[in-house]
Amino acid sequence: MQREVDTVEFAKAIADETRQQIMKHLCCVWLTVGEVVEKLDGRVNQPTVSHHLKKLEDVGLVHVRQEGRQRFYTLNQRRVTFCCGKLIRSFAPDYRDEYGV
Amino acid sequence: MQREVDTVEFAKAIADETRQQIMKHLCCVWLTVGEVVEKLDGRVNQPTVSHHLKKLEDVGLVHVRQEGRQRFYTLNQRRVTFCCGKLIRSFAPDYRDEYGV
DNA sequence: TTGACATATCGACAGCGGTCGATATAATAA
DNA sequence: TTATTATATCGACCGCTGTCGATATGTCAA
Repeated sequence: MQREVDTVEFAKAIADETRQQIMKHLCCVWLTVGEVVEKLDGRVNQPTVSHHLKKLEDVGLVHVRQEGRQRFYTLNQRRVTFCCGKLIRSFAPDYRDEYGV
Repeated sequence: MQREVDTVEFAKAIADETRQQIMKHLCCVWLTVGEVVEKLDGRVNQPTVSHHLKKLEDVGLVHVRQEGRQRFYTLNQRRVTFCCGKLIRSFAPDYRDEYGV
């Protein structure tokens, strides 16, 4: 069962270039915080990445798994579709059937 | 043909409570700026509403039509679905077929 | 042309949020 | 225990943006 979605919170969560890059890197793969930092290639440092991951986690956009002293993150694709579905239901009702949301 | 979509810009555009309220009011109906102000019931004033409408217009989320000295706005539902489609393609590829985006 | 009305633009202010360096916390290894 | 590694948290800074009042622009009527 999905937690209730606030479309404003969802939009705020993804309304940042760095966070969307992180989401791309976490799509279909589990990465540690350190690996995400590497992927971003020096654009931001570790505390900043942790900060962004927390924001994504707060709105349920990532899954987290602890293993030893590392934390693995991956994108919650289901939640993305769920939130996008709510956006379409809210702001594109004429297209609702077309997308089955 | 749709203008190219930057998912970050789209997210920023809808990442505001007031703007989402405006979008709701403009869904399936044409309203003047003054009517939008009324719908928001004193929460914000006319210049602020104009400011938000411009932001929405800049990313193609509203259609505008001038008539006399009034400007009518309505939500561009097609663009909403288009942007949400791109979000799903980018961040939920495993669900892409399911939603036909 | 003048006046009234509808909307857009401007300048200023304040709060939010992205970023950083420094440090705390937590887990493992020696 | 102590040291090391991985991540989270803290405090500060700064740019961005939502909001406002004032004013400009533009359109119509008289």
